[in-house]
Amino acid sequence: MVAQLQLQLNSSLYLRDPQSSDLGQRIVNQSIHLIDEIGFEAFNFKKLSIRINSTEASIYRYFENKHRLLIYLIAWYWTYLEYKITYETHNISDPRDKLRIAIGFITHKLEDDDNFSIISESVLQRVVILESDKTYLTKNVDDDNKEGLFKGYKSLCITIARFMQEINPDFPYPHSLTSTCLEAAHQQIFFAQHLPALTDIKKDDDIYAKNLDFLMSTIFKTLEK
Amino acid sequence: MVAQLQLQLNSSLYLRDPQSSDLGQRIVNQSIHLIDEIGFEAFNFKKLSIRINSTEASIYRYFENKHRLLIYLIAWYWTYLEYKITYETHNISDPRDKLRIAIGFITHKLEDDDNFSIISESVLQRVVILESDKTYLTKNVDDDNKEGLFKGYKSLCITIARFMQEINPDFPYPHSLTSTCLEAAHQQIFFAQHLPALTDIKKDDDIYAKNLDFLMSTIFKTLEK
DNA sequence: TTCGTTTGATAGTAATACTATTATTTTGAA
DNA sequence: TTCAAAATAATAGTATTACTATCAAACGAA
Repeated sequence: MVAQLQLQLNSSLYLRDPQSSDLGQRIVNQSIHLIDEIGFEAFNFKKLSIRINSTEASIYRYFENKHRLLIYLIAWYWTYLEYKITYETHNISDPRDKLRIAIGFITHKLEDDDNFSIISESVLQRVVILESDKTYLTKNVDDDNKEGLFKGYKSLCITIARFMQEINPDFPYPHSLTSTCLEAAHQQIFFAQHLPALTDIKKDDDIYAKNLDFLMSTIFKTLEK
Repeated sequence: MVAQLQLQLNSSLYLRDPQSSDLGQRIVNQSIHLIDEIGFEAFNFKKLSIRINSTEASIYRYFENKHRLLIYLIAWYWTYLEYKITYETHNISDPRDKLRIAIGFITHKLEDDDNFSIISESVLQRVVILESDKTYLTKNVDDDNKEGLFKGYKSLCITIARFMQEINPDFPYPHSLTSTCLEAAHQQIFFAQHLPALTDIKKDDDIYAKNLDFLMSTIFKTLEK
């Protein structure tokens, strides 16, 4: 029995903490797979309940609705990424190295990590690529933001922007550049797979390596004085 | 009676051409306003039919479903933008000037243009900012793409990428940089208004001017040899 | 053993995303 | 001007969705 690291997520993200019970873990775990398979629009609690041998009503005790569940999953991902980046840059002093490590994680294809084994990171990453923007592109964004639902994303953005500020304190757009590249990191993978006219990363390439190269050069050139 | 320029859109975008009838024009026109007011998720053909004093069934004769209608509206926007950019760069020879003009249009806040008065461009631009990504972030993206529904966006991207290639033929990522910045142009406005931690553009600024400055400097620095 | 909590089973409702049918109005071509 | 075709309106209906409510069963700790 190996100790599992549990990410501490904002309690507004759920009605009951899904990490605290077997049913909750099945909800989170299987929702990732189901959304990955059929997409968020076709996904609903009825289908999920059948998949986990439970009922709609039981799922509703954990999450207000499917949109909240999606926000939870995406928040988990950003919190996980920030944990990894913070951990790996912890004892690095050169801010350029820290930024390189961060960009590496942002563009890296995830493999399943047994220390966090409740969640399949590799599948979750596919869900993030297709669905993450839908968490905030709503008329409800201001209320959701007030509740702290986007804390994970904002915190990651601020962390990386800080690396940029260390490299060039005069650069006026560290947060804008970071959010732009966080979004681009997913968009470019999606475009390479589905809308190749929108990218120079070709399907036959190692798309993750190319993406890293694109973002690395864009960021470091833009940061130059 | 002033001649109105009509944009020619891919006929896969609709069942009947909404530009060809009064009802069709009311559908397009009022759907923009309704989506702007209540958001795409809450928007439906029932509500729209009430607003235009028609019926659901009539609207279904123009568009297969609300997702297709959204794709139509967004395609109109990209086609309109490309028309403007192509027109304004037509007799310019310096590719840097052409690129500057293009970035200017991408980041410019639209005002209603009487030559295209069927559609309220200023309202449509708000819809684009909030809803455009939803057109392709679906499991159906490959089929929709095969039908040519994203031709407008791709064409605009290719046009701007060509300016970049003229400036620096060795730059390996003109399409990636263009799509990244097309997306960022809207994201940064949205973040400034709703998620300020993700941007350096502040609400009190002239957010459109700041956005222009951010993208202009990012693009030209990244293009440098 | 019992009390409280969690889950399951079942039922029900308003709204959504359509489809189908028929009636009425508009139109434009002979 | 007429008249047939096309477009629109009116109405109804269906399966699914996104919930809410109620009650019973199981389960676990004191």
